[in-house]
Amino acid sequence: MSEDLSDKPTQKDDGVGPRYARIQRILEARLRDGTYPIGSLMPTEVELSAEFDTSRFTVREALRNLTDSGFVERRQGLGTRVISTQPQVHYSQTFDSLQELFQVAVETYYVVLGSEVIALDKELAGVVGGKVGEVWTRVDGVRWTRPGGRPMAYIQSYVPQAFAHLVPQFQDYKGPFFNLLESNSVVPIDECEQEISAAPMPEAAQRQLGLTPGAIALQLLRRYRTSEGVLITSCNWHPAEQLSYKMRIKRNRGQS
Amino acid sequence: MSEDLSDKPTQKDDGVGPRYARIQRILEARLRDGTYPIGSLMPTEVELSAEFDTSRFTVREALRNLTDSGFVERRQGLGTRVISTQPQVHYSQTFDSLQELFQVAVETYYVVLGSEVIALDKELAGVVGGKVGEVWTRVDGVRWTRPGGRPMAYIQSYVPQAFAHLVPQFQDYKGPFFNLLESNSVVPIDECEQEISAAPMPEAAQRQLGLTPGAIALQLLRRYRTSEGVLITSCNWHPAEQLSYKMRIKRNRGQS
DNA sequence: CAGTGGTCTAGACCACTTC
DNA sequence: AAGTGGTCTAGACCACTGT
Repeated sequence: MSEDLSDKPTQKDDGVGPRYARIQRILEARLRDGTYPIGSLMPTEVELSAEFDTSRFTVREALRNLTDSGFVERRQGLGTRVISTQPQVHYSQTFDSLQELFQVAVETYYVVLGSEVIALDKELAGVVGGKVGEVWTRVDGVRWTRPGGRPMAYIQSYVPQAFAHLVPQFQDYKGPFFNLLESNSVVPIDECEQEISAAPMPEAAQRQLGLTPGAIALQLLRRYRTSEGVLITSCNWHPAEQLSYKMRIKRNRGQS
Repeated sequence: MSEDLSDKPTQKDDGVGPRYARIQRILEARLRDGTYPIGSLMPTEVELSAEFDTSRFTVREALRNLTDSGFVERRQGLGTRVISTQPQVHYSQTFDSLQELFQVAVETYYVVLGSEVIALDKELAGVVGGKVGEVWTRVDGVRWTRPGGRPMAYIQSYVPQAFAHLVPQFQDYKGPFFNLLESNSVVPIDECEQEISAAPMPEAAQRQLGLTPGAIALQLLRRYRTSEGVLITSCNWHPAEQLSYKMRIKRNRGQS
């Protein structure tokens, strides 16, 4: 039942496709039925080569795919460890760039209202992702659809001291500020945390956006992180009627 | 400057790491500087093997990584086509399951307040993702931390007619309803759309959640889709103070 | 130290695309 | 028919992990 593998490759093995694919399917079946339990080590490449009467190359190709599918992880000198017994279905939302994360900031205009150098207290440190006592600069501003147009959001940006010298460029910078900071940073942004909440519109924002008291805000807090720490944190208050945050999460791969 | 490649492998090529990695870096540099323009075909495996005085295997490993990084696409019989000149950095948020998408619904209790069979008008059709005139069932309910505990959210669920027979099971079902429906569906959920917005708490929700007039809600609208259409749409109103939606978006691969 | 996966060679045949 | 990438062999040495 498992011996036409010694036949010529890619011809009529039993199922279809190349040999590594058939071996992969067999191994996946064993993972599912518990032959290789989670946490255990799978047979070595040499053992599998012998079992399937094939070269290490072919076995490696099958194992590479199992790794990509999240079934196993492999470590030099250690072996192939089973980390999942299911095809590791997972869902993801992807953006080609952080700009896409939020569709604003393109063709919009930013007006600085003021800025202030502050020392982080405990609460603020938690909000911006810094440490208590660090010196940051807070920049207040409003983003408009166009000069003299409709105000879109009230924004407070928190910039660590190392990048405070860029704050004067905020006023004229086209595009999101994390871009400005990232292009002046030696390390790239590798993570963005976002917290979305509903809140009453702060009074200052209310005034600047021309809203009536009691207005509701969709609040977006974002921390852009590099390996060195937070690059910039911004908090946007959008009028609730004007903005909703839409996302689509897709299943990736995997059957069942 | 490019001729210590004929030396022994993985020893001291020039930079660091294995040979395929060095070749990969060289090729990436050429992609960036326009030596291989977008849309063109890169040199063939054999040509690259000759240039770098290495085996096809090693070149293939480099090209495989370029493919994974989104630089090129490869077609048998055709060649290696340049599709991007940038490391195709992209960011993604992933969930291992849709449950993780939202951390609620585990160890919580749901109480049905009532349900109603409705025909979709134009507005409702847009909201739930159905067609005008279709018959759906709307189920109103409240989710509690525990029986008699704290109310967490007011929920309206919209279920298409095909699954209306499952509505009586909502009351006792542990876990999110899309799970219940999916396990009674022949096709799996492959997509979830989510819209997050801020809004005044609806009056009915206000009453059920024991809130004062003027309360603010974080509203989450989710449509779970299969290949056959929407499986279930739910709209949750959470008290603004009780919930914020947090997400973390990570850079995937690629340097610079 | 022995054994693992990681890298690599120098061949080979096949499936596919283009001419 | 010629040339491409896809698959595969049977070797080899290396880097890393455990003992």
